[in-house]
Amino acid sequence: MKKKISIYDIARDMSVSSATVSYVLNGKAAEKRISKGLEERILAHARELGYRPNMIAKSLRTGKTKIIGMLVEDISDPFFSSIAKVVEERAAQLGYRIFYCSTENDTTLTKGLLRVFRDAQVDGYIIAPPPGLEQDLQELQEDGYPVVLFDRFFDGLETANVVTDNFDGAYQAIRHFVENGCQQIGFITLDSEQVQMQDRLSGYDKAMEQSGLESLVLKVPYEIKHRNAAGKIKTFLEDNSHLEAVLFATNYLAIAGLEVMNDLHMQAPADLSVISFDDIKYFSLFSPSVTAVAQPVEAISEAVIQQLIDCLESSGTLEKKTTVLPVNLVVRASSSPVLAVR
Amino acid sequence: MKKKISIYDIARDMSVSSATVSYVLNGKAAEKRISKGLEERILAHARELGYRPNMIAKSLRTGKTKIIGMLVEDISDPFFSSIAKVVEERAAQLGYRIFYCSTENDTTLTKGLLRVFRDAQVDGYIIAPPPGLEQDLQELQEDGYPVVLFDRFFDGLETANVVTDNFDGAYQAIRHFVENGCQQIGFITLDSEQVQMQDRLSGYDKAMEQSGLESLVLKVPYEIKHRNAAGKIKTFLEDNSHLEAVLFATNYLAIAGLEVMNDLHMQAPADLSVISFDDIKYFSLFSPSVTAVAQPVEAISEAVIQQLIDCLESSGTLEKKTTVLPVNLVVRASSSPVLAVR
DNA sequence: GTATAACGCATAATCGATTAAGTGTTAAGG
DNA sequence: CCTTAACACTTAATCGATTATGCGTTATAC
Repeated sequence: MKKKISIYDIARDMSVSSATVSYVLNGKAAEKRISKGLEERILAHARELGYRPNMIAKSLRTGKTKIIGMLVEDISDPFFSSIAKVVEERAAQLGYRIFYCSTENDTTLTKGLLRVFRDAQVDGYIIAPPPGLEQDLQELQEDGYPVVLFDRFFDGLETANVVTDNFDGAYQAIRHFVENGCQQIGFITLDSEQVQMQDRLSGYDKAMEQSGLESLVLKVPYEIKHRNAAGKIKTFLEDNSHLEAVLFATNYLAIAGLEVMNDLHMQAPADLSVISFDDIKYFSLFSPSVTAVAQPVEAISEAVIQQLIDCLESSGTLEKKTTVLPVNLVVRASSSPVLAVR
Repeated sequence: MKKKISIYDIARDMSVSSATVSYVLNGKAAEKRISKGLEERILAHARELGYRPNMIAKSLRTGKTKIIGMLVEDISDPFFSSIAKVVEERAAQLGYRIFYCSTENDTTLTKGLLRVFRDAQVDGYIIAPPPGLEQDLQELQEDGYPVVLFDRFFDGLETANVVTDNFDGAYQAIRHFVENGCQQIGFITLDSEQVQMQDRLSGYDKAMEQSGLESLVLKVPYEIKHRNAAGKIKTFLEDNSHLEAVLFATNYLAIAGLEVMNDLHMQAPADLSVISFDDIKYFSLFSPSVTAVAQPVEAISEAVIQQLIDCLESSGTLEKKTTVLPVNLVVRASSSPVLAVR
C-alpha cells in the first residue's frame, strides 16, 4: 500500500510547520500573512508530490463530511433513479457527494439505514420516508441535521418538503377519462396511509363525486406489492368486468395491471382505458403506449438539492415549508376514447 | 447540535481509562482480561447512553472505512440499477456500505469520481469502466486497493473481472433469427472499442459467417448515444429497407430503435424482427413484447461482491481471473417467425 | 521469605488534519 | 533608547477512536 502524502511530509520537506502548510493549502495564506514566496513553494511542492487531503482526518476535525445521505424507496424504480441521478449531478457541482440507499418502504430497514448515515456523519438528509418514521426524523432535526423530505411527508411533522400535486394528478386523470365518455372508473392503489397515496385517492374521489360517479377502489396491501399485486388486480378486474377505465396509483402497479390485462386478453383502451401515475420513459413503447401523470423529475431534484445545500452552506436553518410542484398529464394510446359501443 | 457520546464520556462516568472502554466495546475484554463485572457495567452504561462509535475517528485510526465504491455507467439504466441494488443488499449483510456513481462512460468524469472515492478512502472498488481507464486502474491496484471490474474489462490489464458471455449472446440471437428464416440480419451497436461491444460484434459476425450470410452493421457514435441515436438508426433502417431482422447491442439502442420503428410505421416482427441485449423488465410489456438476451443480474452481483469482500476480509490478494457467466435468450413476440411471404 | 507470574487495568502515542494562541524578529514611532 | 506594532510563522491542543507497552497489586511457587 503506497504511503499517502500528508501535510507533515510537505512541512518537513519545506522546513516549516504543518500549520503553515494547512493555511496555505486552505487558501488562508493571505489572511494568516504567509509570505507569497513560501506560499508558492508550498503549493508547488504539494502539487509535485500529488498531495491529496485526507478527508477522514479533515472530517474528524471539522465535523463536516460534505456528504449527503439520500434514502429513496427503490433505486431500481425509474422514478427514483431519475431523481437520484439529477440530485447527484447537482450536488457534485456544488462540492457534495450523495450516498443513496433503497428503503423498500420498510420502516425497520430504514431506521437501520438512518443509523448508518448518522454513523457516517453525513451533513444532511434527503428522504422519501416510509411510514412510521416521524420520531426518527424529529430527532434528526432536533439534533441539528438538515432534512428535506420528498415525494411524501408527515402531516404532524414540521419539515422541508418537496412534493408534487398528487391530488391534481389524480383529478386530471379522472377528468380525462370522463371527457372520453367513461363512467365506470376504478382506482388501483396501495393500502397505505402515506400522504402521497392519500392525496391521489382524494383527487380520484373528488373528481368522481363532481362527475356524479361512484368510486371503486382496490387497495393492494403494501407487503405484497411486488410478490402478488398481480393476483389481487386480476381478481379485481374479473370481479368488476363493467369497469371502463382504471387509474393506477404508481408505475409498478400499472405494470402489474398491464401484465394482468395481457393474461386476460384485455386490450387497452378498447377493453379498459388505462392511466398510470409516474411517467417512465418506457411507457411510450408499451403495448399500447401508456397515458401517465408525469411528475416533474428535474424540478423536484432541483428544489430538493437547492434547499438542502443553501442550508448547509449558510449554516442557517432550513425553511420548513412544503413545495408543491405541478404535474402534467401525458396523453397516449392507453386512454384514447373508444368510439364503438361497448 | 446534540453532543455525541464518546468513549471518553463512558470512561469518565465509570472512572476507567478510555482504553479499557475501547477494549470492552470491541469485544476484546477477555483477550485483554478485563474483569467480567467491569465489562458488563461498561456495556450497560454504553447502551444506556446510546453510545455510537464515531466511524470517522475509527477510520482515521484503522485506515478502513467499510465502504465500497461502485462505478456504473448509468444508475438510471435498469441493467445497472438492478445490479447495484443486489450488490448493495449483499454488501449490507456483510457489514459494508456501497457508494455508487454514474460514469456516463466518460473517461474524464470517471477519473474525477475515482479521485473522490480515493479521497473518501473507500476500501475497495467495483467498476464498469469507461474506455481509457487502464492507467488509473493499474495505479489503483498497485497502491493495494482491490478492484473488481464487471460488464467489461481491458485485455492488457490483469484484473478480477465478472462478465457475461457476450459473444454467445449475440451468436444465439442471430441463430434464432436464422432459424426463423431471416437472411438479411443487421446489427446496431455502439462505435466502441470496449470488450463487451467487441464480443457482441464478434458473436454476430461469426454467426452470420457460419450461416453464409453477409454482415450489415451500424455503429452509432458513443457521444450521440442519447441525443441522436434515433436519427442514425432511422437513416440506417430507411437505407436498408431489405433488412428482415435487427439485433440491438444495448437496451437503450433497442428502445431508440423501437421508437424509430413507430415513427416509420414499421411493426415488429412483421416488418422487422427485433432482439435486444439486456432483458429489462419492461420489455415484456412493449409493443410488441421484445425478445432479449438476458444477462444474469443476480449471478453477476453475487460474483462481484463475493470476490471483493472475500479479499477485503482475508486481506489476501484478489484472484485476477475473468468470470464469464452464461446468458439466456428470452424469446418474445418481436422475433416471432413471420409466416407470410415478404 | 522472596522471586515470578498473573491479573487488571492505565498511559500515551498515533492517525491527519484544523486553528487559537504564542513567539521571535525587525521596523517604526515618540 | 525603549515601546509598540507588524510580520511571518510555530506551538500545541483537539477531533474520537486504537493499541503497544507499562505498572502496581496480589497470588503462587520454590
